[in-house]
Amino acid sequence: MDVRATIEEALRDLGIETPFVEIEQPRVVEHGDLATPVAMSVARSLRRPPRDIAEEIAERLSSTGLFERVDVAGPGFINLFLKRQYLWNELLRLLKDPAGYLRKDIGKGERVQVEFVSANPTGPLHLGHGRGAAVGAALSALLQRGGYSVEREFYINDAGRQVQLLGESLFARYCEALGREYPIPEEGYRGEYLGDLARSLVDEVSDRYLNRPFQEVQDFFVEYAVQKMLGWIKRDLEDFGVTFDRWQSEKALYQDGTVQRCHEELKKRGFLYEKDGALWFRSTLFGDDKDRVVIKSDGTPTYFSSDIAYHWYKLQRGFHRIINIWGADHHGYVPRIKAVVKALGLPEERLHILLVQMVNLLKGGRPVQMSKRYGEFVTLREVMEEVGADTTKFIFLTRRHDSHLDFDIEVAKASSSENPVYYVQYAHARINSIFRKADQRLLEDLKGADPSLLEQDEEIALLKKLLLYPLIFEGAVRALEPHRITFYLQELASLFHYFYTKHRVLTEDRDITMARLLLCKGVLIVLREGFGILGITAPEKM
RNA sequence: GCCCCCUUAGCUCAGUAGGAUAGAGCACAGGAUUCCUAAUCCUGGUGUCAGAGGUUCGAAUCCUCUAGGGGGCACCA
Repeated sequence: MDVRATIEEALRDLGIETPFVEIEQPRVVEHGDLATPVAMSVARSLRRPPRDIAEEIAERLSSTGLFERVDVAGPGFINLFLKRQYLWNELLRLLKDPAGYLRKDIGKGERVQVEFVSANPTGPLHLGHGRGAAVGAALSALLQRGGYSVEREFYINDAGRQVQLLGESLFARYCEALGREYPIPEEGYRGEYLGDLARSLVDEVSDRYLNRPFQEVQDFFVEYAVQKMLGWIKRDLEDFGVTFDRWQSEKALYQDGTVQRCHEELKKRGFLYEKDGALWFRSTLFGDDKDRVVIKSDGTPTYFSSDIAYHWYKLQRGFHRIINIWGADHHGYVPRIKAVVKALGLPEERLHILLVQMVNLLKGGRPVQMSKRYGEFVTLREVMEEVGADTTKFIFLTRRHDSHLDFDIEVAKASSSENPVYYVQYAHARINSIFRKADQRLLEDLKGADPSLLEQDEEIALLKKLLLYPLIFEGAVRALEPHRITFYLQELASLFHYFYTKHRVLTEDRDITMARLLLCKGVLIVLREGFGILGITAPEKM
């Protein structure tokens, strides 16, 4: 029986309407296992004293049989003390059907697309991309468990000026490798990785492209460079443990006419106009602070041009919601994309843009200067190899996505043995160790265990935390905040470690042993569920 | 100049949809293991929630202003 559902039912019976019943975990034990301020929030609209309402709700809740005690306290809090029998029953429910207990069909199969990373294929991924990758993957996993049908997509910016510059930069390096002078373009890419790539290109094609003007060979160089970069990006992400369902090419949106069709749609709606030889989108009608150019006066499209089409296309594909995870340096872009959605006659709630804040890379307290242009930056791969993928992800997922983040490589490495991620994983390893040592016949016979033997304070505390998972989970899904799972897992691990040092699981007493194995099994299941969301491994030994 | 984000313990960060006495990790000091993994546990304490007003029964949370930090302001991507 779900506590929230119980309260909602009680409210319905009393004819009280409220959009949301807040349930919190009180800090003080005297305030119960759970508490709700709902009486106070409805007091104003009901024009009644909150305590009166609270009393009424409390009385109704007392009769449900879930609670040992229901108190009304302070200005109108309702404090709930759960019956032990309820806790024990819940543990059995969890073990009987873990997925049913831990996941909830909030989305009802609604289709959601999460687009993330989408790094330009002009170089290796850096640490900021890693943060986007960790957050996007965790959010996707979270929503999936929340009953949404999720598709993960990477948008490839393989059209436009940046990849042109990339191609020409590679050409320059190629010439350099063969002794011909050709300058790297002013705003080109100077990273050493292109030098390496050029040398391997020489091995492949020798001097076939050497004595020709760049214009003639540019298609080859752009294509070659983009494919190689994309290959690196895919490999980096794969090694980081992040996968995508779909890779959407920008170039393809031009080639298959999507961009064209979208422009026609906007034109039909009257939101495009010509001025100074360029084609403009009237985004100011929808809250942007100026209109934006779609086709430049020289006839070439802006980046925005395909981006409009991309968002249109995404929504056309039948997603009820699309979520973009962007670096915070793109925040200025938000109003114009929202304008696009509105202009196309779609409700803006269908587009969520999550801004992931910048990552400050430090080394022993000192900032590491990064410049993409000169190719001086620390790559995700370097960090992954030095610090480890699990640790890196965990650090990213113990912060809100919109908080600035200091990532100190030295700290992440140095503290690796007492790193929070190991703390949580260690709980998992310990339980596995117990299971290895345990009499296998007991493990197979856990259905016969009696959870009501779990009466020690540490057992009850652990049990309560365990059963809190669905509440945390729902909150995380609603708020699109996977980091809540991370914090919860640390708290759960902490209570487990405390329990572990206080009590032996494997004892002489067969019944106690089985009850405790049952509890451990529950913790194991919840830890794994959480690890699955965060995308970290669940080691059986450490 | 305009816009967005951030400011909570020495450091890094949480603080759940406005709720009760603001939390964790790290760092520092001391202690715990005959027995399932000591990557563990226990005990120590600190806050002008950047500042000032306002809304509210109630504000770290909402509004306004100020200060500091970061980011963005193109017919660039």
